[in-house]
Amino acid sequence: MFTKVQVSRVSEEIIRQIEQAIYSEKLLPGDRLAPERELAEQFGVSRITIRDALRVLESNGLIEIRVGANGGAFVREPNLDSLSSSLNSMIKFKKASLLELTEARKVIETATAELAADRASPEDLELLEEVVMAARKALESGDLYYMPHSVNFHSALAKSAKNYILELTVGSFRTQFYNVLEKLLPTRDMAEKAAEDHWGIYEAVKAGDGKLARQLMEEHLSYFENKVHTLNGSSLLDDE
Amino acid sequence: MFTKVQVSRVSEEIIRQIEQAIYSEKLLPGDRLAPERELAEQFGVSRITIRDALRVLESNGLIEIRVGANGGAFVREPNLDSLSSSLNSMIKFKKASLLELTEARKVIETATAELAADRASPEDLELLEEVVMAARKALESGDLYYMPHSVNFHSALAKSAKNYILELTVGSFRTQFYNVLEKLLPTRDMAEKAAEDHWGIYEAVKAGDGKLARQLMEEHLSYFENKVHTLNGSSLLDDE
DNA sequence: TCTATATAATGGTCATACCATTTAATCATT
DNA sequence: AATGATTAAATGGTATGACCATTATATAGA
Repeated sequence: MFTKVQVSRVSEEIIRQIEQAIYSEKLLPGDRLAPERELAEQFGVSRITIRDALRVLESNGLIEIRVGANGGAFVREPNLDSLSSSLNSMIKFKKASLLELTEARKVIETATAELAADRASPEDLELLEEVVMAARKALESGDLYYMPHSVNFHSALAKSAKNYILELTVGSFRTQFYNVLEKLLPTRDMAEKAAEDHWGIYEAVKAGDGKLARQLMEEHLSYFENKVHTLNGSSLLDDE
Repeated sequence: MFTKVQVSRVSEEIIRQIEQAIYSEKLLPGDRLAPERELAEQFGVSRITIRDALRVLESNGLIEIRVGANGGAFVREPNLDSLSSSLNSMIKFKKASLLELTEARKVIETATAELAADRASPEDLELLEEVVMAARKALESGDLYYMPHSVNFHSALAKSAKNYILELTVGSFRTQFYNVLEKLLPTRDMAEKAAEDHWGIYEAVKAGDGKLARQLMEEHLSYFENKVHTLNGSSLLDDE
């Protein structure tokens, strides 16, 4: 019936105003806010209150604080930090398993693969090809550290699907996933298998064959799902 | 080669310790941390530093701070707040559209519907039936405010799919979605259509027919997607 | 020209004080 | 005895002022 009336903290109003300035692009990424002492004066509050606000904005990934001369609070590029860290937090809190994460990834990435086949622009395809080729070349020259190439491929694919929300979501899933998987050095086989899969998916996307792209992605991720399965992965997320 | 060594802030170490205590369940939801002044003494730092840490933990949804006698920092139940707020933030930051959100929902919820058909326990089915029945009854008695029932249904369904990560994700999508949709009072037709759809999905899940559940969910969400489409919804998310 | 040093800007932390809010206990009134 | 008002105590919120630590830049010296 009635909505709660509550603005007990001055710092909240300051957070609101700075957020607003960022969202409305009055403050752009890279811009520097005034030093704390000046902000305090401008807002007519103490430095403490300003610092409270900056702390929250920093924790939400909106600004970055640097110390020293010419330091201060800088508006960040849009980033996944807060999204992945809150996902990470939820996972630890409720002890979700790596298997759930893999399954979730499969759900979203099979969909993005299909969408990408419909929507990828010529530039997207170009980027995808570049990524896939680079990965191949690296493999041939004996580089076994395949993970960055994998990240690149899946990111480029998500981007091609033209749905920023799915891109964000799967991006933060993937971050979690790799954090864990980093402990399992990829063997040559795994890397080669991944490179082949990626190539196939790329070709399906290029051909505009959504169903095939979906199916290949499904197989690709299932392969790694099985790898995870053999590790009985449920406790892998409780690292530290 | 070497990993960055960096703990320039004392408050970060305090955050780490308190997080750790929560994740390891040494601190349980509802527990109260010592008053700021005592924590300061225990950690051997000033109150400011403690407050910095508490500010961040609060912003991450791990604790809740209440003022007054018997106030203090209380460990919260696991919650979606930080996840949805960072999603919300990203959406505003990059101005993602409501259509993207709807599409993302469709991707995940069609999958959860299918999974639910495989995995729903008898208790899950009972809850689903209860929810669907309650919604019907409310409609018959002329209650047009259908949204809470819809939330209940989709939540119960997500829970039945036994993948906490998907449940979280779609939960925070839905929050966003309803925030926007609340401005469009649901007409009688929309409510009745939704109630029928939900019933059908429930029956498919109960019958264990995953493909059917997926298809019905697809149709259900597409219907609302079209409604959104007619509103040319792209700017609806820039509310405040 | 290059390197070391001093200087200034700026966030991080501290100590102390007081205010505002909330709970609980006490007291007064009926 | 019950209820309402008053007071007291606990606790977070904010303010001041100070000093420390880090960093970039300017200055001085080799």
